[in-house]
Amino acid sequence: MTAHPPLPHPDTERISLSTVLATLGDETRLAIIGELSRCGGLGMTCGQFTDLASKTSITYHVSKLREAGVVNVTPEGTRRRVTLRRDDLDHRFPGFLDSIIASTADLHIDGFEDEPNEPAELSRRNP
Amino acid sequence: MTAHPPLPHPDTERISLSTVLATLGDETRLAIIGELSRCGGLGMTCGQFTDLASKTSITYHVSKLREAGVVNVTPEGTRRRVTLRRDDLDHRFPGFLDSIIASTADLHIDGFEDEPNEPAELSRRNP
DNA sequence: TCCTTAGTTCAATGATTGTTGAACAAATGA
DNA sequence: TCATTTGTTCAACAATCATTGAACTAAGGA
Repeated sequence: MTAHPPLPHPDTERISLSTVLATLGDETRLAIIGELSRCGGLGMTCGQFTDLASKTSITYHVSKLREAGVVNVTPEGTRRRVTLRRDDLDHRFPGFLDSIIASTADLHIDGFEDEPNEPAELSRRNP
Repeated sequence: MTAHPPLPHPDTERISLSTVLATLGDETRLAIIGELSRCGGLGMTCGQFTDLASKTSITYHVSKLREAGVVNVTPEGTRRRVTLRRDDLDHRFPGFLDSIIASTADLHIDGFEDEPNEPAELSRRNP
């Protein structure tokens, strides 16, 4: 069954540049976008970001990204599948996302260590 | 005499993406960048932004833009010449500034009216 | 059924933000 | 010299932000 109550996302045409900029002007959220850009088309779950911040903080930041129109969040069981809204952002602000991602390639968050993870195996169902 | 004490600007290599994003994630500052991008190569003075916010606020926002490495500010008499750091930003984050400017073309600030201006004659010395 | 996994909600907290107005400084022009 | 123009500094303030920990829900698996 894939019929979960959807979370609210802004329509493409309502995505605001200054809101997107303000949202990405945060190291943690920029790092989330970086990981998403390198994860393949399947997206990631919130749990895969816990190397960047605490579980509660990730909930907060992913909400911000969703409300700004940067990511799509889809409930799947107890998880949330998070994907970049690539096409929508490209349509609205051509070239913007690519330039961000290119400049983000070598960024990382240091100093956070919590709930240690095996190194981010992508799209695997269960440990 | 053109020997005024220079204001502090970050070196090109120290310009941080997340700081630039956070700085541009503000409607007023984004509007300043928009005006600068359309003003020709000579830059603008702070006084020419007073259609966007109060004098004190402009001082604050222009400082933010300077500290982030987005603009260059040069004292000229009682004025400050503000220019975009185009080359530096292009070198550091290729394609980024252009995408912002393109998406900013039709933006404007509404609702602010103060010290009404003649419509932005560029590079004129005195009324 | 019970336990685990995955994520959310909530209140509290400290930090940062953007705006205002009054007072100020410096360069210019008359 | 004196007044004007241009912009800065400062303290105050409200608003927003990011983080924390405890308690919670919901879906799956054993």
